[in-house]
Amino acid sequence: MAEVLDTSRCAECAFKSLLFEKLEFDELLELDGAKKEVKFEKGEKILKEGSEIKEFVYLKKGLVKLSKKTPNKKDHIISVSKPKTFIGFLTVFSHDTYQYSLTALEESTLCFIDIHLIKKIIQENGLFAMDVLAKISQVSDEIIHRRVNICSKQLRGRIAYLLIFFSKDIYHNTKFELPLTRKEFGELIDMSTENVIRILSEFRRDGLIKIDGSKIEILNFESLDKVSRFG
Amino acid sequence: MAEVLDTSRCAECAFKSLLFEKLEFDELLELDGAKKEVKFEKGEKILKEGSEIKEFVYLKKGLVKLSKKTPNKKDHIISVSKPKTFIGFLTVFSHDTYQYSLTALEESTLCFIDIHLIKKIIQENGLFAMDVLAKISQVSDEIIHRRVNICSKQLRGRIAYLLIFFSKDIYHNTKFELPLTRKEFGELIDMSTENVIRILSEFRRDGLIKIDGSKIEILNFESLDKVSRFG
DNA sequence: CGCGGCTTTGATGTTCATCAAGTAAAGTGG
DNA sequence: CCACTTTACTTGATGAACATCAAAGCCGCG
Repeated sequence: MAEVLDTSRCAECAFKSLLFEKLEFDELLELDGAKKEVKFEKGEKILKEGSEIKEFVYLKKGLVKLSKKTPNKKDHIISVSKPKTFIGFLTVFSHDTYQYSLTALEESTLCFIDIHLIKKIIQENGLFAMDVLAKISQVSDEIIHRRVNICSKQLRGRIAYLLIFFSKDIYHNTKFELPLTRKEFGELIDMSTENVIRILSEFRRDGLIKIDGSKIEILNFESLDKVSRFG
Repeated sequence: MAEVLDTSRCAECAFKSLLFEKLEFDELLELDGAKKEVKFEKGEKILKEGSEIKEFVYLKKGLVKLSKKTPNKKDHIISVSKPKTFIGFLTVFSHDTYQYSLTALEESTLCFIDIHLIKKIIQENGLFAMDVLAKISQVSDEIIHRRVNICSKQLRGRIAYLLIFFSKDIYHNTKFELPLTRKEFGELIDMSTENVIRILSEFRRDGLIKIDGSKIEILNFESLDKVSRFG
C-alpha cells in the first residue's frame, strides 16, 4: 500500500531539482510544511482521471505512466515520466480535474504540494515563475515531439524508438528492465500486443537486441537507431 | 508579401484576449512600443524551424499551421492554431530556436513581441505569469489530447474527428471552407492523400457531408461524431 | 490443483500505402 | 490568346502492413 513517508526536507531534495533552485529559504520552509511525500509500489494507482486537482505532483524517484481511457474503454498510455519531473503539469494550470490517470511503473516516491501554495509562490517569485514555465514548456514539448514521432512511423520504427527512449532517456544504459508489459507497450505506441511481441522477436533474430522476459539489452544501438529514425 | 501594419494599440486588441487582462496600463504601453504587427497572405511562411527565437508570437486573426520536416524530408503538420492564441508557446520558454515552422493557412495577422520584454513582465507581474501558465497549459494539453486521439483511431475516425474539429472549434459552423489541401490534411493525421480523398468521398456517398472542392458542409453531425469517437 | 493473466507463434482477413492513370484547374511564357 | 507545364484532385488495382482470432505454454496465486 501507499505509505506516507517521514519526509526529508524539501531543501535537500529540491536543491537537486532544477525547478526549486530559485526559491528563497523561507519559501522552501513553507513547502516543507505543506507537502506530503508518499511511496507507491509497482502497479499502484496514484491518481485517477477526473478527480479534483488539489495538489501539485512531483516525481522524486521512480517511474510512472500517464494514461487515459478511450471511448471504447481501452487504456491508452500518454507518456512515461522520468524522475525529477513535475507530473500533471499539463492540466494543473488549466483544469480543475486531472485529465489523466497516474500509475507507478516501479516503486516510486512522489511529493504532493498544495496547489494553492505553488500558485501563491509563482505569483510572488518571478524567477520561480520563469522556471515553472521553462519546465512546463519542456515537458509538454517532449511529449508532443514523441507523440508526433511515434504516429508517423511504422510498427518497427515505433518499437525501436521506444526502446531507445528507455535506454537513453530513462535508464542511461543499453541494458535495462522494461517496466511495461507487452500489452502496455502496445498501448503506449498504438499497436496490438501480438505485434509488439512479434517485432521484439524479429529484433532479437536480427541480433539488434537480447530479450529475457522483461530484461532487455540493446546489442546494436546504431542499427536500432536507424530503424527508429527511418522505419 | 508580408506587410507590416500601422498597428492598432495593444490595449484595444489585448483587452479582448484573455491573456492580457492582467496587465497594468503602463505595461500595455510598453508592449505597444515593443511589438510588430504583421499581415501574412494565405500560404505565406511566417517562421522556419531552427531559426532563433527573438519574439513571442501571437495570432491575432486568421489561421496558421505548425509543421516540421521528418527525417525523410516529408512535411508533418503538428497542429492548426486558432486565432487569439499564442503560438510557439511550446518552445519559447525551453529552447533557443523554433522547433516548428509556421505557415499562414488563411490571410492572418500576427503580433511579434520582444521575448525579453515578455519574460520581464512575467517576472514582475505575478497575475500575468499565472495567466501565461494557464494558457500554455491549455494549449499544450489540447495539442496532446488531439494527437493521442488521432493516433488511436482508424482512418475514417481520424477524418471525422478532424472535420468536427474544424466545424466546432475553428469555424463554429457546419459549413466551412477547408483551409488545407487534401495532401496537408493527410500530413496532419498521418495518412496518404489518396485515402483522405477516398474517405471524404465515402462520407459524401453515405450522406454525412457535402463536398464542393474545399467547401464542406456537415449534413449529419451526430453520425459523423459517432464515427469520430468509435472509428 | 486449477484458474487467470502474460507471453508467444501461426493463420486469416482487413486496412491501408503505393502505384498507375486520368481529369480538372490554375498558373506561365510566347 | 493559346499551348504548356504544373499542381491538386480523383478512382481503381495491387500488395504490404497490420489487427484479430485461435491455440498453446508459462508462471504466480488462491
